[in-house]
Amino acid sequence: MLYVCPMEFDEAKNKFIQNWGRLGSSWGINKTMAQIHALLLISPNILSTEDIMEELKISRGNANMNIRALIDWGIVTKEYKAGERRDFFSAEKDIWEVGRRITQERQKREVEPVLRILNQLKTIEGKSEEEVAFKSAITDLEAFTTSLNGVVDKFVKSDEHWFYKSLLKFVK
Amino acid sequence: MLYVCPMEFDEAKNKFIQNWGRLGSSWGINKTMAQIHALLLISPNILSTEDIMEELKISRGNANMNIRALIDWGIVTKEYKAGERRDFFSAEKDIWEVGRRITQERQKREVEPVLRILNQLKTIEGKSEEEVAFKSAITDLEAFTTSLNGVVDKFVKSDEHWFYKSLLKFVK
DNA sequence: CTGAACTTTCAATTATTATTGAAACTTATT
DNA sequence: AATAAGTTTCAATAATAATTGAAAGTTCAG
Repeated sequence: MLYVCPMEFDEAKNKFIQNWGRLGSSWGINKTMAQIHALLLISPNILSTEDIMEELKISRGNANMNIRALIDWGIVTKEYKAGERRDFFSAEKDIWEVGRRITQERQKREVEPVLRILNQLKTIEGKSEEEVAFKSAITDLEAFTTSLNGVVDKFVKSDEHWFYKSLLKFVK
Repeated sequence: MLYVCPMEFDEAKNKFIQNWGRLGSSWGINKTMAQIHALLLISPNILSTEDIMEELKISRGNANMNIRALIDWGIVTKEYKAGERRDFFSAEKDIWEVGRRITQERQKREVEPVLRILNQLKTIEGKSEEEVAFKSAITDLEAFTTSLNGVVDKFVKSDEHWFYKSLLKFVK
């Protein structure tokens, strides 16, 4: 077993935030939004907009908009602190719940519109060779998407326990 | 039941290509790449670079780069036509296979690097309150990602029949 | 009602990513 | 070997998306 020099905490924290941001970008979630989420996820206490601005070195407008988006997605909540007027925020700490929420939102925003379109495109007549090929591709795609939709829906509606158990069984 | 006027084929084709492109964009796949894929998916015959350029009104460079990317991803193949010197292309028509390939590539390119980083960040000492919270978040995240990785891996390695059967069982 | 503390908005700017097109390169034909 | 047909590359440009910051909007205490 190789000895690995333990990292400085600040270095580790930074590395995590940066990489979570990068992952977000490649999955259609804006970088800052993912970074704010990362920061809140690892913070033991609730944070104010100022705290977030300072930690991530971003502007007030940027912080505000992305915090709001996170609240919209249901993975960050506004918190109140006794004797303090400004808002504080905290992230959902249960990562399975975070996964469910993100899945649900993206499903709703991106997959469902496409499914509606596929359904509409199915009505095309299949006369020429081109039309037959088109119809067949659309039909397959719709069946595929609907299947995945089904799994995703189960996941989203499941309580963690149920899902986790099924998942284990499934993977076996 | 409402009567829906059947669409013109060209209109339908266009709508499909545009929307597949949009979906691609929001899932980290570039628009043109997704559009070329859509076009090949619904074409009964193999297409040349010129055909693709013309249909999508894109430049040669753009067409070339994105066709190559699709080949890299393993969902488009170069085809040869008797008596023709230039290259032709066709897309994998089995949509489950396409799903597996895309999943595998994104897994390899995006999820695995993050998993490596999480694994490395776990070595942090948990002394201060901050460090304990960090360690706990990282540990949870790694467990979650590893679980999902497991399902994805099964999916990628499965033959369609196996996966489809399991999926049905899973969704029930 | 007034002013201070705080939040939100949005036009302008900056950063990122995709696309073009012409030149360089490769391969096949005579 | 010369030419033609086809392909690839990549610096320049265009399109898209994120970010800033200052002004406008809210809310609350006195």
